[in-house]
Amino acid sequence: MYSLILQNVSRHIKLSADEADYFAALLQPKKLRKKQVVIHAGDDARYEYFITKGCMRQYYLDNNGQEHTIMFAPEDWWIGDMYGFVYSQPSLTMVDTLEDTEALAIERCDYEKLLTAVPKFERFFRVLIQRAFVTQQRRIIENMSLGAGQRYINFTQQYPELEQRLPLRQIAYYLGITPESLSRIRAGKLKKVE
Amino acid sequence: MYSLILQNVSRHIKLSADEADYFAALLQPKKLRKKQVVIHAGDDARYEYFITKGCMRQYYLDNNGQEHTIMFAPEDWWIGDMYGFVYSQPSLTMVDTLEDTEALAIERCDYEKLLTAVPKFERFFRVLIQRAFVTQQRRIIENMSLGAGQRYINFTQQYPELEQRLPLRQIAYYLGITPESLSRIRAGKLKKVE
DNA sequence: CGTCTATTTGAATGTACTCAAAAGCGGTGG
DNA sequence: CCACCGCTTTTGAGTACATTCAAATAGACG
Repeated sequence: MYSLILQNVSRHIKLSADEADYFAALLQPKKLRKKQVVIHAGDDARYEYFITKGCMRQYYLDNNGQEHTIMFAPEDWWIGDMYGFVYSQPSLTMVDTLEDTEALAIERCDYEKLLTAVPKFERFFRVLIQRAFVTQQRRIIENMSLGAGQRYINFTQQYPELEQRLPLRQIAYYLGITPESLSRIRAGKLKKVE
Repeated sequence: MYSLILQNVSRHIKLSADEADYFAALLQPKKLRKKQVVIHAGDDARYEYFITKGCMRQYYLDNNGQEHTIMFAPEDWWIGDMYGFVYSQPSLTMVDTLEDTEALAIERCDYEKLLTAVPKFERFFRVLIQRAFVTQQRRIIENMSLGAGQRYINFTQQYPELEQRLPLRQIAYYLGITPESLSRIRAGKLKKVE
């Protein structure tokens, strides 16, 4: 149950057995069905989720009812509404499951306790967020400098497993295009412009 | 010289006089002329910069020679190529000045020393990057869900000072549109679509 | 002033979107 | 095992937002 996350943590910081136990005790195992919404826009997003099985996504629902996927989280990733979690504000985005999923949830107050009790976790989360920041930045660059076709190709190369695993419509929402456009791109009916 | 950054740090963590001195000693003051490039794509981006006066920007130069601005950094902000800095890889982006600028630079090895010597800084940078992450995420959402006109309006509301201070072409590069399009938007000749 | 750069304007073009409908796929129940 | 239902993907036609390229105008700086 906890082996995946402890292994993940140990890649960055070394924990004593006591510290590992303390950490694990703060994690709440959750079993979720496919399509289950765990954070609704407007909710207090008190939890961040570490996925041990399945896949979740964070998305924004715009005024036209369209979904825009911010990130996918398969096994070994964290997900949540960072804005709401960090600022204790109502969430702006939604988080749901794309498959039956098992996750370990940490509550905001426990996260804060953890950082105080075991300051090594400051480093762990700093490194984690730094990496996520860099990944996001590259996405912004790609969105601005590449056409939809090239973005799709890059996606398939960067996340070949997700390409197989997820419905195409979800990938379209991530790429910032409509499912119709992605379909045409795949059929080679839209030029794959550099 | 150091008062701005120490004040900034003190909003998140409390430093002893010794710690503050140690920190300040690792910062290298830089005086930069307008349009000076401090990080070139391909460089080892060994420094992160804290701006005390003036304004810098990070941008990506694509294969067509077009500039895409990733972020602006006026006074009291950090900037650099986080990817290159964190991973010790050649930078993918460029950083230059938009005005005559004064900055405090920290070198990668000193950053690492600092985190080891004064672990409180792990917390400081975690919080900093968390906030930057959230800001970036909101930008991704806006880019996907709003038209160029509305993104421009939001920019003027969120950064009224930058709107005044920067050339319009720079704002266009940040919004992900051409200067021509921004000009038309401002003239009301492109619909400001929701 | 004169030069260089930034901004504006115009005309034609293109990428991706919208709306609508058809086809494909998967699961469920008869 | 096949038929039907619901959901995803594909296809088509027309449209819209923003781009490109070119030229004119305006602003800033020496």
